[in-house]
Amino acid sequence: MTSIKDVARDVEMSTATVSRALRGLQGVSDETRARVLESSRRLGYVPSPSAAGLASGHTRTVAVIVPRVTQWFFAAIVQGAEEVLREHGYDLLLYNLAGDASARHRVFETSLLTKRVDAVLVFSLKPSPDELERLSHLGRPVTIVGADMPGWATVRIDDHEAAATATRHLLDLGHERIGYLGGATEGVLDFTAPSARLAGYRGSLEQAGVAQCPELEADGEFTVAGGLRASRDLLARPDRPTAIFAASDEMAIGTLRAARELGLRVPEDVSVIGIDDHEMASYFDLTTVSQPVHEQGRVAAAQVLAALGDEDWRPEQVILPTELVVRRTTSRPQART
Amino acid sequence: MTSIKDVARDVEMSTATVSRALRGLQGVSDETRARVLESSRRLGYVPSPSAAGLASGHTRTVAVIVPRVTQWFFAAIVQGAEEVLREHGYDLLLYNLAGDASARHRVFETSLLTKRVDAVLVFSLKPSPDELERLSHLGRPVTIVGADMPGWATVRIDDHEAAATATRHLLDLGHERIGYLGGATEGVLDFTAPSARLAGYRGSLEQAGVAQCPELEADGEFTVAGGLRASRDLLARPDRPTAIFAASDEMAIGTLRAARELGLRVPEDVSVIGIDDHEMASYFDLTTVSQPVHEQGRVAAAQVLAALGDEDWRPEQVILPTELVVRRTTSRPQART
DNA sequence: TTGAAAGCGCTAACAG
DNA sequence: CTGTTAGCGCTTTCAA
Repeated sequence: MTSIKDVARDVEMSTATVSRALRGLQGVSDETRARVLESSRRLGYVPSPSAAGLASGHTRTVAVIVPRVTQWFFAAIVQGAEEVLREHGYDLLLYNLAGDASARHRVFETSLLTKRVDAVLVFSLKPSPDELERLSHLGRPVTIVGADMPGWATVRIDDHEAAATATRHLLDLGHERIGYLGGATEGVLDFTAPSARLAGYRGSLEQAGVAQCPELEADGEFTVAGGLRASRDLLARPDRPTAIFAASDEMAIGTLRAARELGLRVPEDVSVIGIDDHEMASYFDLTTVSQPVHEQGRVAAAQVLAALGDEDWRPEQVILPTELVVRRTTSRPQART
Repeated sequence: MTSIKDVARDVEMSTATVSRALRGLQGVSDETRARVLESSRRLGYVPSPSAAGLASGHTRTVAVIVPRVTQWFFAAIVQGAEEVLREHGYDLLLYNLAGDASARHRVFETSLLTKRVDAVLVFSLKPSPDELERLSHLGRPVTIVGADMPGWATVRIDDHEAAATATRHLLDLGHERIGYLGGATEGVLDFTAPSARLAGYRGSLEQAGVAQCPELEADGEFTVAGGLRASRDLLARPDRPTAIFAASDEMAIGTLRAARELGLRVPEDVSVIGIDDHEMASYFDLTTVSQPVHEQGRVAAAQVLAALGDEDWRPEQVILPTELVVRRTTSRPQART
């Protein structure tokens, strides 16, 4: 394995100069730099990240902690982040919790990240006070995506407003019995979105003077299967809702499925709206409130990179816009036959 | 930042002993180990991976190269691999090519991986001869998932057989005009599956004595959008096929959509079958040939870990089983009205 | 613009 | 069972 010494010997210079030349530092003559570059290419020299990291204190690696890569939403954020990181020569260390509490514990509590990464990106997880404590002890830039955490650098949408938009869309169409599919507001994979969306839903009903029915709020676990399960119950009720607002497109897709199983037509018998604009949403003709998923990953990555390059960088809270996308799963309620 | 020296000083032992105790090596008295453990916990000591890597030559990190994490199929493989790696204390470095040729070039050609990882997992990409050359120069275990690469450690399904199973299912139902949706058999995101599946399709037709129609073979790019596009053409033909076999579920989902747009009923007017058993497949009632996606990731990770622990480990070719899953998008062809 | 020297924090022989 | 001694391959002062 060829090392920096081999290159130094080859160009008859010190390793210090070779190092400087290779990293593009100034104070190296053009001629020397050219010779170093040529030599290291010829010798097939590749610097050792371990050695560089040990000596410099930077690993040029960023940790990305994500609830579950198999969900399109999270994967899309990761992809956005990966692009930006790669463009800047940073590597991405993926920690996929996959609903495993012990995995979560290991990543956060055992300080797995210490001395290992230059920055941390936390996606769609609401760190516990304890975990936040650990994160801040890292002394490294941290950006949290999808959660509202005052004092921390965050990137998210206005979840309350997104939910309100969806609910208002249904209200405007004339619906009054509107079911809600959300998820646990506490737990291993918690983030602040579920509670904010629930509040947005309730708030809109209230503002419209529509009675709130606790029995129309169900837990869809933010998955297709969960949405299917919860919708079956909701739609099998004698006083079933004329519309369902699912706080995520995956749950909405579950709802579409439940409706079909029960022989209900969408949107004639029941309107369905989601949030996200999932990649599959258009194939289901799903009306939804879109959010810039990929972009959130990009912005988050850009944020920690900026922090890395700027001593007195202050945490920023970035809120990205959402937009109502009307497709064909929502319409005016039909008179019940 | 507390280092191993601090712990050594605290327990009044050498750093070597502390290192041994912490790594669980034998030849350390129980009492010493206990004291070291207690001390490092109390002092909040966390070893530096850079230093350990530099000294030992192992980074306890594995690179995972994937075409596109946002596709469920790839994300599921990654998740499988991540689980196994994490269980063994390895970190996962994610390289998401996302159709970007320059990204691919950088990862493979510029020896990004050298000195950075202990092993490499390549998912659903067929490395070029040049890339294989680089990979073997790494001198590290490499496992390739989803491609048939003699001489290399691989994990995959029998793509030819999976395609044949799907085609035979349609033939058995009585279909004779069977469209095929595949993808480029060369290109940035190539792997060997597309050609093997196409061959499986053609072979089955031939064996059944059914005429092959080149005009019924289309490129669906292995995506929903591509499948939709290609199916629109196929299904708009006056002599449209009575069934379509899509070489991936995502393309099959695109086909379902195209059928709906054209006012064709599935399966009455056109039968549709895919391959994968995508997480969404059951919600579309899609008949498919399932493959153990998650498991392929697990096996691949287990394979490189085994290689890492065994000097004279030989590359193995693992082939995982597939199974026909009949749902409701396939049936006997109807007499054309 | 370049070099010498001193680590970074750990592991790996080799002794004892 | 434990310690000593060398590094691993870079980066970073400090000089020149």
